[in-house]
This record gives sequence, structure tokens and C-alpha cells, in this order.
Amino acid sequence: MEPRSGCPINAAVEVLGDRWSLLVLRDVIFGDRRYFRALLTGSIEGIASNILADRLVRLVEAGILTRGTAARGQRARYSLTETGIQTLPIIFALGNWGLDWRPGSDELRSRQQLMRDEGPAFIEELMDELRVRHLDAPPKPHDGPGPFERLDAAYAAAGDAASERPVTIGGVRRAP
Amino acid sequence: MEPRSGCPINAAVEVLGDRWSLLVLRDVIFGDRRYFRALLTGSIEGIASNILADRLVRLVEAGILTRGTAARGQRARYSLTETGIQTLPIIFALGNWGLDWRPGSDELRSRQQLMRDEGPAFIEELMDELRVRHLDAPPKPHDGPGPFERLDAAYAAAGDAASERPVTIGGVRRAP
DNA sequence: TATAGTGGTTGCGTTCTGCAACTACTATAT
DNA sequence: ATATAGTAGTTGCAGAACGCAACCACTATA
Repeated sequence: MEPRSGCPINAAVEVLGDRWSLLVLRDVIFGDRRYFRALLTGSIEGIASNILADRLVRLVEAGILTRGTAARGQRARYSLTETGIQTLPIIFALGNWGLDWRPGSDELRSRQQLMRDEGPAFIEELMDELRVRHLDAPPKPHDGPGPFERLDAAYAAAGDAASERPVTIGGVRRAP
Repeated sequence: MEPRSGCPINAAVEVLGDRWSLLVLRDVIFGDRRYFRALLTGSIEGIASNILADRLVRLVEAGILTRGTAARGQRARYSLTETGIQTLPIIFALGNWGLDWRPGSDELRSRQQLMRDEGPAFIEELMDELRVRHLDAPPKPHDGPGPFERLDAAYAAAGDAASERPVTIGGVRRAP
């Protein structure tokens, strides 16, 4: 994989510029999916197992993920490196653009909306929390829920609202 | 091109997640390359003509570029839309990551370095200038050189420095 | 009338992607 | 001991995307 040029934008595109790598990272970061099966079955876009296997190898080779030592057939845990944690601003920028200029579902858009509303400090907070989860950094004390808890709460609220609306009759919630 | 999911990150990846689209946009934005031949011959990564033609069609379809009306064999000028201008933060984030975590050449890295050093306001300044160039927005008055002139100067200085160093003898510049 | 320049298109071989089935191993329950 | 479920992948194969070189249709200039 010799680089096509010395441009830093190209250097990033060569590693991350395909239809799956950034989605795998998204699921590792926001979904806290650390195992092959979790990434495979949890992917809303439906990644194929051979593609996932290939991307995990590439991301490890690029120094974005590390793979815990595990023999074949054993649970192998993937962790973000600092290099991987630093892809969050890229994912954030992509999500903001998608939110503004592409269609999408309300549930999934709510997470991006919250991140943007909270401002740049929130991204730093998320990255700090990723260092705790993936790099064994000492936890920082928050008052109140952590950044990922707030994201999950926003997502759950939007999901409930979206699934409630069509099955609510006379203000009474019905079974889905 | 039905979306694989309603996630805004995925929505952006579906449009921009390949090995060429963002590099074409980089050349339109930073190199001010507006014509097919300029993009083709100016590409440092060496894009093929059929790939470039395909990407221009896709970027126009996605509402990122517009194509000036021109018959076959006539110069057709491509312009950024507001949607296209708003990809700058994505390109900026990718470049920052590439600068930090991937190797590259000093000349090409200097532009990214300057953008980062100047801070977020500089990105806004660049986007404003793109609106002038591509959307016929009224020019904003600056004192001193515009943002792209500053970038080009940084690039030229780094390029000179890189090519000067080995051919400078006794402090006197020699012909390359 | 020729030459250079415009924006592409066409063949053709290579690489990447995606689906389904399968492999090899471990852990747990019977 | 044997069956079952769960782990992380691998393999085969077909179709799509990519990349190189050559070519096309048109315009402007000499």
C-alpha cells in the first residue's frame, strides 16, 4: 500500500476512504461494540462477515485498532488506539454534513443533533471517555451522566418518540 | 442508490466514501480547478479520465457540484454548491488526522498545518471566499491577502524550502 | 487545412465487494 | 461422553467497481 501522494488528505482517504471502515469505527465508538460478532450482528447497514474481517485487519494494520491476543475461535477484543480515538472529529464532521444535506431517520439523526448542540467541548469529553474505555486511562469525575450516557438517552428518547407516534391511539400506548 | 440506513454518518459515507470523490473536491476547493482537463492533469494522485467523469456526474447528482451548460467539446465549468462548500470541515478533519498520524511530504503538509494553526475562523473565511468564487456572493473586504492567497503562499514557501535546501550553496540560491 | 485543446467514451483486464456456506475452536448443558 | 450454542473467522463464486490506454466528437486557432 504505497501512498499515491504525500498529501495528508489523501493519506487519510487511503486508510478511511471506503464504504465500511468509518461505519465500523462508528459502531466501536458509539455502540461500544468490541467483538467480531457484536460488530457483525449490530451493524444496521448489514456488513458481510468477510468484509468485516478484512476491515478489522486493515484498521489494526493502520494502527487505528488493536486486537487482543486470542486464538482462532476465541473471543478477540478490539480496542481503539489514540490514533483511532482521533478519528472522532472526522466522523463528527461527516455526520454533521449528512444531517444537514442528506435524508435520514429521526432516531439516528437525534444523536448527531445532540453532539452538535453540545459543542466542541462535548467531542473532547467523548474522546476522554474513549481513553478510559479503550486505553485504561483513569476515569475523569463527572457530575451527572457521562457523555455516552447522554447520547444513548437522546437516542432512546427519539426512538421511543418515533415508535410511539404511529402506535399511540387516543393517547394510550399500544403494543408494537 | 437507496440508502443502507438512516444514519447521517452513513449518509455522508455513501456519497463521499470512496478513494476519489474527496480528492476531486480538494482540487476544486484548494486548487481552484473548475474544468475537466484541469482536474485530470492537475491531480497529483493521477486520476483516470473515466473515473473523473464518473465522479463528476455523481457529485453533480448529489448536489455537491453544478455543471455549467456546455455542449460536447466545449468547456464546461464546475462550481461548488453550498452543500459542496460545507464539505470543507470534513476535508479539514481528514487532513488534520492525516497530518498527525500518517506520513507525507513537507510541501503538502504545510497547507494543512497553516489551516490548523489559523483556527476555526479561518475555515469560515475559506468558506466565505468559496461562496464568492462559486456562488457569485459579493466579496467581503479583507485587510491584506485573502485566505487562499495565504494558503498558496505557505505552500509555495514550503515547496521552495524543500527544493532550496539541497541546491543552496553558501547561502546563494542555485538554479534547480 | 492542419493542429491543439475541449470533455469525455469505449474495451478490456484486474481488483474489490457481497452473499451464502462452511471451518475450527470453546463453553455449557445433558 | 455428546450435543448444542457461541466464538472468530475462511472459502467459493458472481457481479460491480477500478484503472489504463486508446479513441471520439467537437471547437478554436494558425
